[in-house]
Amino acid sequence: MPMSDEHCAESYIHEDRVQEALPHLLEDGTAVRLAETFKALSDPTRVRIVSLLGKAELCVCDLAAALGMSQSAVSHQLRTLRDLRLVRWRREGRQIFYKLDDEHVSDLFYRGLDHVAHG
Amino acid sequence: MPMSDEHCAESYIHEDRVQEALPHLLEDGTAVRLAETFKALSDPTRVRIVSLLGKAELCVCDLAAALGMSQSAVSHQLRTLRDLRLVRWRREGRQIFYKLDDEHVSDLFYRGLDHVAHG
DNA sequence: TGAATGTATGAGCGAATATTCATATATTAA
DNA sequence: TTAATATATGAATATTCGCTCATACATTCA
Repeated sequence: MPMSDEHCAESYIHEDRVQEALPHLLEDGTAVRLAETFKALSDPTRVRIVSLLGKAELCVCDLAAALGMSQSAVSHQLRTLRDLRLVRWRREGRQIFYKLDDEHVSDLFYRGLDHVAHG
Repeated sequence: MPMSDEHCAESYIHEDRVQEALPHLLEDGTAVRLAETFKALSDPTRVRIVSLLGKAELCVCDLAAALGMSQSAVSHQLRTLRDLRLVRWRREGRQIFYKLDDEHVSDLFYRGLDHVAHG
C-alpha cells in the first residue's frame, strides 16, 4: 500500500521498517479511548486521588481534607474519574464512597510510578 | 495529625480509613512527575506514534507518512515524548530515528490497551 | 559554495482543562 | 416541614494543548 505524499521524497523512506510497524498502528477509535484512559491519570490531583483510593474506600469529604483541596474541586475530578470508569462509588446515607474500579487501574498506576522512580 | 478544616464537620469523617490511606498519598513532586508521564500518553496522536515506535525504529518522515500527518505536527509531538524521556533518538545523516526509550514505556502502553480492551 | 532534503521550532489560534464561586440536589435530623 | 450536611454541577476564568504556517537549522550532494 504505497502512501506517498508531501512528507517524504519517496513513498516511504524506509519501506521495510514501516511495513513492519504499520500493522500495529492503532485504529482511530482505539487510540482515542486509550488516550482518554491515560488522560484520566494525567493530572496531579487525580493521581493523588488514585493513590489514596487504591488503599482505602473514602468519601469526598475525606479526600478533600486529605488533599487540602476544596470539596468542589475534588468532586469535579471524581466526575472525570467516574466518567472514565476508573472509580466506583456507592451511597451510604448522605455520603458517597469512592474506590478504584479494578486492579487494571492500580496496575497502570504502579507501572507509571515505576517509570518515574527507576526511569 | 489532625487536619481539620472547612471540608468536613469533624476533623475527618472516617479517621481510620484516612489514616490507612494517608501514608500512600503521593508527594507533590512525585504526583506531578507521574501525571506528566501519563500526560505524555494522553493524546491520540502520541499514542499512535508509540504504537509504531514499539515495533520499529522510524524516522520522522516515516511517521508522518504512516500517520497521514504533517512533519511539523509529528515533530512537535515527538518533542513532547522526548522531553519526558519516552523515546530515544539517533541521527543518521539528515534523518533522525526514534524508538521507545525502554520497556517501561511499552509496558505502560500495553497495560493501558488491556484496560481499554477488557475493561 | 549553493541547492535540496530532513528535522526542529516559534508564533498564533481555536479547543480543552482545572480551579473557584455560587447554587442545586439529595439525605438525615429536628 | 425546616435546617443542616454531603455531594454535584453550571458558569466564568486563566492556563495549557495540538495543530498550522512560516522559517530556521543541519546534513548531504552537485
